[in-house]
Amino acid sequence: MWALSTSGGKAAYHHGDLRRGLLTAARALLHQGGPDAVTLREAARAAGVSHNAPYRHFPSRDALLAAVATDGFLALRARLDAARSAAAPADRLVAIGRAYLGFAAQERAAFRLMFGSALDRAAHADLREAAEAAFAVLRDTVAERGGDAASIARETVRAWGLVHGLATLVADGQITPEAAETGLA
Amino acid sequence: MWALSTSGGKAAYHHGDLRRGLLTAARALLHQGGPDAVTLREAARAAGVSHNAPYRHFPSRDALLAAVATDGFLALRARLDAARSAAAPADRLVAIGRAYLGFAAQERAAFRLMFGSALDRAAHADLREAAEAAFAVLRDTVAERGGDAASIARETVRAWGLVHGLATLVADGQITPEAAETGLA
DNA sequence: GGGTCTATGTTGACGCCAGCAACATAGAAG
DNA sequence: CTTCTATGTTGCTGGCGTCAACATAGACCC
Repeated sequence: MWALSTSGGKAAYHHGDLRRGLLTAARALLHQGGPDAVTLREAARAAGVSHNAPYRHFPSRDALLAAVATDGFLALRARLDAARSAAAPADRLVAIGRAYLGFAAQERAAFRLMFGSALDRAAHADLREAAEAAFAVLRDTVAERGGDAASIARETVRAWGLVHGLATLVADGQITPEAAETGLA
Repeated sequence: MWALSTSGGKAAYHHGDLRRGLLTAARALLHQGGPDAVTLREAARAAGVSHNAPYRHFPSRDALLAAVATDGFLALRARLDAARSAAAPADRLVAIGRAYLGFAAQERAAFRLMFGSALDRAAHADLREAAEAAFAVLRDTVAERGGDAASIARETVRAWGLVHGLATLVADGQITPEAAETGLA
């Protein structure tokens, strides 16, 4: 489990930190029953507050889901960065791919939320930024391998497409993580 | 638009062919507002029947969505087959990839339903079969290029991962169809 | 310390949805 | 002409997201 987003410093009014509690509950619900199971009322129940308390922290159910997805992208970016730093330059791309696949396999529900259609990415700036930051790790790694701009763009699309496709297939349970790894190199 | 599934031959009782009408309405709703907008009641309204009439043709909302997705896989398979037949053996894999991307770009909402998490594929045998039939086109095309079993498996995963990843990114609006095509070859 | 103000949480309502049950009817089957 | 079945309708229950009105805890100012 990951929990990276700040609570905004607005802690301990009545509940303690309801925002964080709701996020934790939402992650648990997502994990168990997918995006449809993430319900403001259920999250409120899990946090021990009334069915309308969540609106003091999230303007809508969509915003709660977006916050969970944003946390997911922050966690993904951290993983990719760590994998990149730990590998020798020549192995970095494969290391990032492995980390991406690992995230998809271990955080299936979150991965599907992050990249699925349950969310309108255009409506949540934070989410867009977090996603872009994660993608930047991949793009920069491809770029540092050199080449002209066109070939960099092409290789970025290829690498992203391949790793994202394999990760999606893993997250959807259509191939095993092991099968996906054989497709990486 | 596609509409491949049979109406089961049970036409023209009261409404004419409510099953087909509901499927058409569901596709339209899916196209406009995504999976969440596909509602049994709204589809019933569009077909001009009462809110419970759909239950005579689909046991649940999920079953309606699954039927739409199944039609989508039938249409996808038809496209892949057509592309494969029209191309010289050496070009077949790329032709299939292009057809796959074309489907994702033109039927974004259907594509996201088919591969997204809104549906439990395990619960709908028809859907699983239709999906498998579409996948078989790709697998067979890779296999006919030759090689030992291990390399065929590897190349199938790679080709599937790449084309599916690119198609997903296109369907989600994260890259343009043109950018995806450059990543194919 | 006492008054006021704001952030936070509660209660209650509305309209929408999925799904169940009971009823109605059109046309087939005999 | 009767009967039976497939199809469609009406009415209900419980859950959901969201709005509006109200309550209160603690911060902030005097």
